[in-house]
Amino acid sequence: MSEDETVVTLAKALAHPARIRILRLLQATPGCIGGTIVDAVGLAQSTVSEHLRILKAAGVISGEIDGPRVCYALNPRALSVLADFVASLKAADRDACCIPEPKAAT
Amino acid sequence: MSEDETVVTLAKALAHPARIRILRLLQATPGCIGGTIVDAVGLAQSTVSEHLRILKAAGVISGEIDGPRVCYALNPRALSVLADFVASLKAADRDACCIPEPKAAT
DNA sequence: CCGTCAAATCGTAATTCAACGATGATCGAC
DNA sequence: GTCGATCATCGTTGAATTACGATTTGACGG
Repeated sequence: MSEDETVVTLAKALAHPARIRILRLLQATPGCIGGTIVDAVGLAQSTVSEHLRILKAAGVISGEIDGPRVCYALNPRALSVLADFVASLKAADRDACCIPEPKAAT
Repeated sequence: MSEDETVVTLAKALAHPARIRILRLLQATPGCIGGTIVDAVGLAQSTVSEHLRILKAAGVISGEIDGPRVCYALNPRALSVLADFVASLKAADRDACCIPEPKAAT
């Protein structure tokens, strides 16, 4: 997968409110949570499972079978490519020709 | 707009190969480019214009009317919220209960 | 004023995504 | 082996995205 494709995949993984909520939940929860996620995001179990699948496919989280339930955890290293891309954009802090000062989008 | 919504909006803006290419193009090009973008991404003019609209709506780029054409430029500050979110995920480098070592996604 | 060039907008078809209920698979307890 | 619990998968529906050509808008030059 090319770097651009990786960026796109990671960005897509973050491009949904439910998935952001899941990530924040995993970040805030010290231990492992299984069906707690379903309760927290307020969507159907199958829908949450699909979101978890997408996050896992992007490599952002990993799932470990732990008895009858599954333990999900953040896999922050996967986000490096996206982080680098964003950082490189920020680094290019511009010698643009026609925008003298930073301003909000039109 | 809540912070999560901002993250989602920014992530959506990055969630398409053509838009990544446009951003890289703006990053690499010192001066201003107008219709050059259309030629570079290989899509129809109206499609590129739509991508530029999405990027502008997310605040990632800004467009300045420059005579007969429009000058686009990166607006890297807009990405701060996304960058911070990603950084916070990476910082939470885990006291998870059941993943002893980082590993690739299943 | 009129033609021209660049960009945005409109209308539309095709693809992808999100959500749900129902079903299937796997594990632990009994 | 059987039951109950937890999660994944399947099939379907509705909404959002993407792409295109065609048209409109706006800015210059003749």
